Amino acid sequence: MSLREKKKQETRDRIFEISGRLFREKGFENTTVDEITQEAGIAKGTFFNYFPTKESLLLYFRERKEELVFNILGSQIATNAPAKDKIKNFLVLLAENYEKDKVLLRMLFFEHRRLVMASGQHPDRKQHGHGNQLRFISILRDLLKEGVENGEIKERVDLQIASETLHAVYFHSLMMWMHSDTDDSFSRDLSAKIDLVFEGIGE
Amino acid sequence: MSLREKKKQETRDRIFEISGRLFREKGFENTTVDEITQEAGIAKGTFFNYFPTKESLLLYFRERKEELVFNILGSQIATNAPAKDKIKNFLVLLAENYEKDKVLLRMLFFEHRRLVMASGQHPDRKQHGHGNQLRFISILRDLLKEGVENGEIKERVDLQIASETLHAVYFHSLMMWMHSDTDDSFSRDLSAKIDLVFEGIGE
DNA sequence: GCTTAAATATGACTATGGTCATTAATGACC
DNA sequence: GGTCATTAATGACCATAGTCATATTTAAGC
Repeated sequence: MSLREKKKQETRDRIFEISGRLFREKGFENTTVDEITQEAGIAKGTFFNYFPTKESLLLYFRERKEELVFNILGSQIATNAPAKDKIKNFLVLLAENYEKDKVLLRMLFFEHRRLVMASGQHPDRKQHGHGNQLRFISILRDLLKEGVENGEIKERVDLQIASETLHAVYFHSLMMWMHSDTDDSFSRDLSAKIDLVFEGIGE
Repeated sequence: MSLREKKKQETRDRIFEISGRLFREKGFENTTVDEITQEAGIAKGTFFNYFPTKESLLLYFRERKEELVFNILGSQIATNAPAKDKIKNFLVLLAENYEKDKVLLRMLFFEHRRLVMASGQHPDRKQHGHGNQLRFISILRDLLKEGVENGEIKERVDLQIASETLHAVYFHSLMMWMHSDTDDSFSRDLSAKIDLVFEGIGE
């Protein structure tokens, strides 16, 4: 890595680190770009060489977070457990990972909208935000397919619909948890709902 | 209604109408408050006497929309149909109502988050945004309870969990539909997922 | 119909996210 | 180790959401 690249990475990390701290301390809205650049010892314009908007910092935070999750993921999926357990483990793993950083996650959730909109303009950025959800759904579908092959899951179930339903349950639990002010875990709530999707509610 | 109140209502309606048109024409971000007030023939400050932020216009739009929906709702729920049909009708009704105004709904969806945050500061505004979701869930729970009494739904099902799961499915379908650029209806997608929740996927 | 307090409207002003033409640093090449 | 094209840093500048002290309008009491 050249001096140039090294410095660049350092600056990016520096901005990221400092803004993360400030966001946690004072909230997203109450932290100004001027403040961030001042603490980082760079000019304001430099900030925007690294991140196109203030909000994109949150996206970057999420990318980093999801990178971590996908890395842990491999080991979980490779086991020999029943499909249902794997699915539960998968979703609960995601849940737990988010539970670790509720403050920043909330900001991400409540602010990421403009990014989605903005990236909608740029074709090559369209994946961001929604793209990883599709990735999650795709993993769920693979796990469900295993379940069908193992005879754990009805053959006639439409796997796309089913995986989306599971993702819906996951996402909804996450949302409810973020809106709540209590420090309750949402893994348990999620777990109950997954059971329900497996068993069905009809008599 | 006094002259004062009448004028006030007129101004509020005028702002609302004009901004709705502009948002649809040019998008939310590309419409400035200056433009709105200019077209409405009022001073900039006046705008903020009626709506605390530009984004709160979207909240107001939603309140109006949901008022409508809740009004239609009563008739649907009072019928003698099976609980499952009622639930489907309820959610599909919501879905169809939103389908009518995808453009503004998308803006609402992508912009409303900050409102939730902002209103989180003010205790008496905390309900906005999240509150109606709880209302939806509550209606679903009542319908499910009927279903249990009619023997359509397993007795041992936790109604809170079940109603939240149905709401999750509804919300998720809505989200996927909003992210998609196609003009597909999401009522059908939703319908399939409700069936799935009733039947369960486990063998 | 005058007076006056309360409600409402106003627009100059502020704060802040984001732009861009200019300047400085880097490293490939000779 | 000097030259120069490429890349990155800079900060004055702009656009726009939102504020607030002041001016205007309303309507109640007399």
